[in-house]
Amino acid sequence: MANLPIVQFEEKIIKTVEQNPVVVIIGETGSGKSTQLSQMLRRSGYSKSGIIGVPQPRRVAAVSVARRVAQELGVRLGEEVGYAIRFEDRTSEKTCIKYLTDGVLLRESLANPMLNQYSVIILDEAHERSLNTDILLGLVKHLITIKKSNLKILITSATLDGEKVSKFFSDCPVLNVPGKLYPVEILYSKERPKSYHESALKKALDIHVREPEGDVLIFMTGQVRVFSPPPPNCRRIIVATNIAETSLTVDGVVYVIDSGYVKQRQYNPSTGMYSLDVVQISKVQANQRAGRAGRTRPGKCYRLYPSSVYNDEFLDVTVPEIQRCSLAGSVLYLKSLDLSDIDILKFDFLDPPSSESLEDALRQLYLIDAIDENGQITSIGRTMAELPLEPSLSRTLMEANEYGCLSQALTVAAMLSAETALLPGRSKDTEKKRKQNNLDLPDGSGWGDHIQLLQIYECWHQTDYNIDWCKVNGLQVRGMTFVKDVRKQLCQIMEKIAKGPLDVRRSRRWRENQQDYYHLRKALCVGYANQLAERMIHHNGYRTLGFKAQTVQVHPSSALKPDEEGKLADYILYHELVATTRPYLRNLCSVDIKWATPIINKINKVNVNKLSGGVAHVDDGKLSDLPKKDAAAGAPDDHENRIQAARERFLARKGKK
DNA sequence: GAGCACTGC
Repeated sequence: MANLPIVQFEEKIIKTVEQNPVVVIIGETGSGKSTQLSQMLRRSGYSKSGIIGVPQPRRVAAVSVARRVAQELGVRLGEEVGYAIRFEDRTSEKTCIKYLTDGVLLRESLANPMLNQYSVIILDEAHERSLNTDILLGLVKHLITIKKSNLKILITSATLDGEKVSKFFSDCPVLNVPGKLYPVEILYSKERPKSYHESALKKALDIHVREPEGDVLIFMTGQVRVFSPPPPNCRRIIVATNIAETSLTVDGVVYVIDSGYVKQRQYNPSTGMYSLDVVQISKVQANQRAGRAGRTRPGKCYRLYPSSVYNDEFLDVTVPEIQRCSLAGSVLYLKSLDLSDIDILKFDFLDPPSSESLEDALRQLYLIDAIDENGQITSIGRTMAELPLEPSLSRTLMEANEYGCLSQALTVAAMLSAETALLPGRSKDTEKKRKQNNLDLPDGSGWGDHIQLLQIYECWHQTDYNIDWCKVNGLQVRGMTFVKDVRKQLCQIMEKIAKGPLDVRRSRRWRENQQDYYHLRKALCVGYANQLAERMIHHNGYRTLGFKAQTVQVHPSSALKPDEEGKLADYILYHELVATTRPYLRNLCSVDIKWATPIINKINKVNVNKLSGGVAHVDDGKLSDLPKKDAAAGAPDDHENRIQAARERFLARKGKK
């Protein structure tokens, strides 16, 4: 502990914190900021007026750092020093230093938007720019500007642009703390390689033949088997994705080979489509990767690209997550905080998302009744915000509670929350195995994937949550256990917040309708109002309804089944639209046209300008004289309305057949 | 008939 560079700066740090509400601390890996800052502030008495909270982007970090600090202070974990992550709260009344995931802190702030229980918040690893960290940055700035509070904010980061954050927090001071990294020599390639796989392999063999001992870490974009594992007492060569940038540290790495690319998931707010693209990394990421070579002794980083690419093509910093994902959940969260006069479109983010992305979020929230036409949060929206789910699913739960099928909806929501963790990794072997055993698993009875997921969980339930059953059926035990935990948590939250009686047991109504899952599918339809699609007339392709219409295909893995004539359902809802080789709908459920029609009408009337919920815009003055209905509809085109009406009549007839 | 990086409430 005494060896940690940050300890020498204690006096300066404390003095700066005393004089300023916000302080930025830049410290490289090994500076000890994660473990030492909280202890310094405690020594200076900051824990007397509240808890010192240290949000982390990852669960493992929250747990391991808390453990370390408890050890250093010689106290039992969970007493003076504790941690809180989802499903696990190891804190007590004694706790004065609390490590937690930033998601947990956001949940806490719902109950206490002023964060009164905290005297200090140390936002750790801010350079990673996770969605939740960015929301917290905006939130604490808001708290500090609206309120003369004693809350102290520290923002710590390895390579974050200190000046930018300082500017964001009205020129707050920036302290630099040296790290404990050994020097890393950077070596560039002369030109871009034709094949990154070949080039990485060649470089690795080069190192192996010419360089002294030390393991090699190669950053690639996916799980590619480059070579078979070496015999013992040999140099280890590790091929990793960006998981090794943050979550995973491998001891003994002296050489890093950097492809310069990363696979990144991105969201397009105008189409509602996700895609997984291979993109160039940023300078920050490149340096983070290089740093992995200098943890134990001086190392070398081989970049498989020329220095001109690094200098001219790489972005300085990674595009923050807030600019790459759907914001419906985050916007609902901000709305639910009731921070006065917040116009979401003008909310002060460190890096604001596009107005297109915010408008997309507002539209989604409006279509599922979470906000009204003026952008005000509704009572439904308030309840939804309490649930740790994406808005489509929290809305579904609320609707399901009305229909008496909450138990089923809880299961579907929990299964979808864990979906990727359910099936084990893709290899030909497991694929074969699953195909053989899949016969035993339910198939959704033709209604689609949501229903199939429900049926699978119910089967597991009937085995009394038997672990072997999961294995036999090719389901990951960890994934299914996670589903069970999530379901329980959702159930508890619903019990706490839902108005009126809660239907978690199987009511009579549920039994009557279990054959066609009528109520469940209807509830899902309400929740997924923005993600409906109609089948095209002559084939089984679909056209999306909530967004700019797009032609899409059902993903081949779907459980949705065609009827006797080979046709798929006329109307479906989809959980996700992903572009891989083509645009695919993943996880779908057939819906009744009767449920879809009012939603489609609503979609056509959205006026996104009003939804932003800020102070009335100048233009709105003219509209205020008009009847409310017209104002909400904007300036509807009569011609279009008539076409729409005709279409609806046609669809209604079609639905009756 | 596809194919998926990483987190998190």
